[in-house]
Amino acid sequence: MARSPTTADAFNAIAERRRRDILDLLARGERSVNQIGAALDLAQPQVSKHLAVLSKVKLVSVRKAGQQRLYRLNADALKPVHDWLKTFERLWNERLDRLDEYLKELQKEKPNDGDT
Amino acid sequence: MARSPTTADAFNAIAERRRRDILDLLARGERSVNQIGAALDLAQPQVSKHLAVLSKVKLVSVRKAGQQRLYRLNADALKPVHDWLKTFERLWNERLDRLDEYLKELQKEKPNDGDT
DNA sequence: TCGATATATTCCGATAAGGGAATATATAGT
DNA sequence: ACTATATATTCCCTTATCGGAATATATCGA
Repeated sequence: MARSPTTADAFNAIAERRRRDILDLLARGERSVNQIGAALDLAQPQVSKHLAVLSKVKLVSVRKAGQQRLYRLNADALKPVHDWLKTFERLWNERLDRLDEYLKELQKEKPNDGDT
Repeated sequence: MARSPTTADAFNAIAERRRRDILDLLARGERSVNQIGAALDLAQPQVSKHLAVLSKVKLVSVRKAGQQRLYRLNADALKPVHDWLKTFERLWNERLDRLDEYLKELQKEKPNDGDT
């Protein structure tokens, strides 16, 4: 077996920096292929190819407007990735939580000491 | 150029399903290589190789314990991925927000109508 | 229908992944 | 030093990437 195709799922699709850049850009509204290329300094064929990958995993949708194709972000397709990461949130919050509790302990020892 | 190496960053490293499985497992505590293999039904060399990738991007750390190597999750290395996804959160909350406002509108029109 | 613009597809070359099998290294116990 | 166990590394194979260049397709306007 080889590496999973980039079109296998959102995890593989967003591994590529350029594709994340495209998604970042589309988060601000729909764009044509050439607009994307101009904004990100990418050649047109590469943009089309990246968009094809993003399309296959439903991260973007297309709309015809004359000779242009306007691509739009479909953020829902990122949710599985976000959901997976959420299970780790507590791990990097624990430190902050401990700091929080520590501060609360200080509060108990020295109540109403706000401005001194 | 070819596809970015899996060791380039966390984004590329977590694209592989097995490696996400390993991280899920390590979220519950440190494990030896063979424990991981047993839990996930993976051959030992593949486990070592996946762990090597995860090590290079700092997603795990190792600790010697006799002949064993105990691997531990380093969740901090997932933060960049999580931070990137956070910028999209509002996009999939907007629908819910609109639903929320719609429900509040209903509340105004028909106050205290809870059980009918 | 023809020319121009916008986008998609194809072919190429270089790179590397991931599994399997075999082998190398490390550490413990005797 | 020798054996057994745990882990790492290497080799081979198939597959797929990504960029670049060239080409194909689509749509508009005259």
